[in-house]
Amino acid sequence: MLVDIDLLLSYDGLIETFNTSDIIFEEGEVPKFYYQVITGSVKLNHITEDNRELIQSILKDGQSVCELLSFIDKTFPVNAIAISDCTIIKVPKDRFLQLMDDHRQAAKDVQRFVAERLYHKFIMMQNNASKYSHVRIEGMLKYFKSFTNDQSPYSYEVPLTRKQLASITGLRIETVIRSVKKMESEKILQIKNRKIYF
DNA sequence: CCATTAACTTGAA
DNA sequence: TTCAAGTTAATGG
Repeated sequence: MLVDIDLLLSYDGLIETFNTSDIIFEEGEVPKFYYQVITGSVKLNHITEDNRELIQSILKDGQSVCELLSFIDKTFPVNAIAISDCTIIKVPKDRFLQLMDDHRQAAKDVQRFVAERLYHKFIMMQNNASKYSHVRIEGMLKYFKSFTNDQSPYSYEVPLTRKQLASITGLRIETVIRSVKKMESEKILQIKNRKIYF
């Protein structure tokens, strides 16, 4: 957990549950809370002019969702949508800021998490600027795998559908399918029952 | 269980 | 990359 749940609760935290595909907040809304995932996963997305989905990131157990907006007064730049059943705790912005003032360690943890996300944003940007689809895909797989302990080859079952992978890398779904197959033949990853192991 | 939808796959421009 | 079409998996009754 990024910030301890009991601590969040003691600052007026509210626990809410969502079902798959429920909207947690929408692009353009004014943020009023700090959000942290307790269980489940959440995607942050944006729909482009030509009606395609761009997934900005996926957050799971213990991570905060768009926490940066607790620190500035801007509207949400993305939608947050549950991609599994999940429980989320939210804390009013002003109470959260008070918590940050009162608890040095929690503030450090959040600061670190923000920094980490920003760092990965740089890397993902650079990957996704590549004209080679396999570079984009492998970059994304590395990013997701980096959060797990077991770093041995093929040990990571990729929790993304081909469609989601396409929406994150900005590639077409057919391109993802063909590229992933090529990567399998090059032993970069394995496929079992349609699932990708990296 | 069946019907419907979403995801995946392939072949062909 | 797009389109069309077919297969398979997941979801909702």
